[in-house]
Amino acid sequence: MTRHERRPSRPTQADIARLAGVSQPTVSLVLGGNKAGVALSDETRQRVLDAAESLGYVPDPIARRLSRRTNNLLGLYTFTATFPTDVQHSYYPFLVGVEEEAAAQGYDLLLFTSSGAYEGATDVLNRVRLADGCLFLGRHVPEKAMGRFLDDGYPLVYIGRHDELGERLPYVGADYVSASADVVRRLAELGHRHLAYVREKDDAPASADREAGLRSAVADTGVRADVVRTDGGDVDTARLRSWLADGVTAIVAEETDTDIAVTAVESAARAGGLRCPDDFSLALLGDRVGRSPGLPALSGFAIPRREMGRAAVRMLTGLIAGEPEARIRQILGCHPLAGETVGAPPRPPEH
Amino acid sequence: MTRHERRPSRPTQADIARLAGVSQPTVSLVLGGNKAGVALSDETRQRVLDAAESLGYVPDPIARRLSRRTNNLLGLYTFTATFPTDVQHSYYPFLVGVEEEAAAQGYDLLLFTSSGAYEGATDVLNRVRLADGCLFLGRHVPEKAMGRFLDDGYPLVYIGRHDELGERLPYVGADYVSASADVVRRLAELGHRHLAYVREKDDAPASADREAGLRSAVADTGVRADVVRTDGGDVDTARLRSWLADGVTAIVAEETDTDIAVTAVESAARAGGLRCPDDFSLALLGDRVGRSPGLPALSGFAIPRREMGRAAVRMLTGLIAGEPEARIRQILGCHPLAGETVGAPPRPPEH
DNA sequence: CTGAAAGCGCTTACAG
DNA sequence: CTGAAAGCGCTTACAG
Repeated sequence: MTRHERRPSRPTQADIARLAGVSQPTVSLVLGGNKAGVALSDETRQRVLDAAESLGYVPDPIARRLSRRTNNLLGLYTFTATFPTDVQHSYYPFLVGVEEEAAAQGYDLLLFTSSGAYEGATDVLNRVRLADGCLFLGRHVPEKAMGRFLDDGYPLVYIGRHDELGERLPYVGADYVSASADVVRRLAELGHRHLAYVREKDDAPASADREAGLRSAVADTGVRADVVRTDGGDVDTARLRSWLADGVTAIVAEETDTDIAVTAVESAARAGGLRCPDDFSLALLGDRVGRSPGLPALSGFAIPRREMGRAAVRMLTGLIAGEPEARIRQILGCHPLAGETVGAPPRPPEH
Repeated sequence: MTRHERRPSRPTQADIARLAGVSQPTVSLVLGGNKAGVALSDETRQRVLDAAESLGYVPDPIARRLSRRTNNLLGLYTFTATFPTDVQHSYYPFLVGVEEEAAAQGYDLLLFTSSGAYEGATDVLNRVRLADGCLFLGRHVPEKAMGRFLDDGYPLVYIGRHDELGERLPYVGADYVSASADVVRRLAELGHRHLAYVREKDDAPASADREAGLRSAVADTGVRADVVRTDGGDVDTARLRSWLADGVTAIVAEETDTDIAVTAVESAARAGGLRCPDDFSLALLGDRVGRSPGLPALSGFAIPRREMGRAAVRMLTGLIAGEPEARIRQILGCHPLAGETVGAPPRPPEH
């Protein structure tokens, strides 16, 4: 006897029970494979199975999940659109890894985005609780909401190193520190003595790690590096030329999901008719996903995004399973990309 | 008093009720916005809201779904991986549109894949019932499962035209028929009189529509078109040369998500040192998402994937809302792509 | 060996 | 104006 008007509805365990002449819990037992090992006559079992078959029974995942308190859903939260319109977006390789590993572990993926949502809305973030656990992808950490998740014991993993919550936040990061230092060392070996480092204005662990690596290599090699923070608009051809006039022979750019820094340098160079590595060397602290047609391959390093995605899923499912929280933070190595934009320093102009 | 061992768990309406000194259903009423317009004292309302706030209450989407029979989740089912490793995959633009419109309508996206799952497993498909409705993306229709969904009144929409279930399957397709006819007409206008049409071996509505368009234009213009079915392996340089020797001046290739046909032709041409449009014209019945670096832009037509994604979401949410099932099938127009691979026919070789 | 009960966390008539 | 009840469709102890 239902109370709502309902669409032609699927058979339930109750229907099967009625048809087989047993109780509904018995149906659940039989169809659940009887994991508890309860004694069941073969005859009853068969009657139930036949009834289920004849009715075309399909278990309702919602009800099952309510009683079992787990739903085999992994959330993926991106603070910008998961599928941005610039097709070559750097999230994609993470998604490849996340999907692969989630499928391998029998989880489905639930996509959440705060894009378009009002700022700081914790309700938006709370939607993720629908999933058994959630992956987060973004340059920053909304500390209040994440703190609450952690307090509640809600399983979550960040993709990207984050120390905003001290040691509490589980993450899978990449070794930007060593990889960035290597880039500078390669430039030093080629003979560059004076670099400009162009980075985004805002701070994030991903920025701090790159700059730390750069600084350590600068200290090791004795090259000079001027750090320039930009929001994109303030790097133009004139500025680029003034750096070169000051003796800068190589420009190192931070890589971020928006790639503001490197894009600004490239535009300024193109506008000024400057070419890499003839006029100056250009290195990226990272890589560009899906090279833009017409642009040369940037020298830099490859971030193991796919493997990071996989590792993050493994960490998350481990947390969900309540495994001993050993490897709660993980850093994967990057590998160098030779590219086409780095070479020996240009000969200084004659005076 | 719970019976299972539980992680530190979130507050429920029962907890709020206890704290506010009201019944649990009253809490539900207050938090649900009291749509029924039940009388409620402001004081009670406020006590409940305060208690919810102080406990950090978040409704359980699963429980809500069980009683409300809806959960603001839209499924997206892909029969291959949603994020294939070849970065430039044609699903991406669909996903952009789907995400945009889903976000605009307040739905989250639930990703399902049958990739890796055993063939024909209906259980795999049944997972989608967790969502309020589901989008399907794929060349083929598993008729039995889809028929059952339709019988049950489960809301679903295919992206791509499909008539495997007669008129029953809701879809958003693209007008491959007209667009394909236009491609042939443009070739005819350039002077081509003999084409080879290279298509996949297996049949699907997307194939049938392209071929229908091709044939209608062939009939109109009086050009000749030889239809060749390929699985990729059987189109090589020798075969390509023999077509040209027979007087074929333009090759038209079917576009599919795997792009077997066009890839085979391109490889054969490259291997034989043949160039387009100098040695022959090459047109695609569709477009290539994210042009492969180094390959020329193919002549063909653009499929409005993003808009198809958006339209499919709108159709699906309409179905979920039980709107009069008027626009249950929708075909969007494509627009021509000039590209670089089509030109006038080469001069016939001297004999 | 099998049935009846309680519970998962909500919503929605229905009494008072 | 508010509370108690029933129900969504399952699972899992617990009695017999």
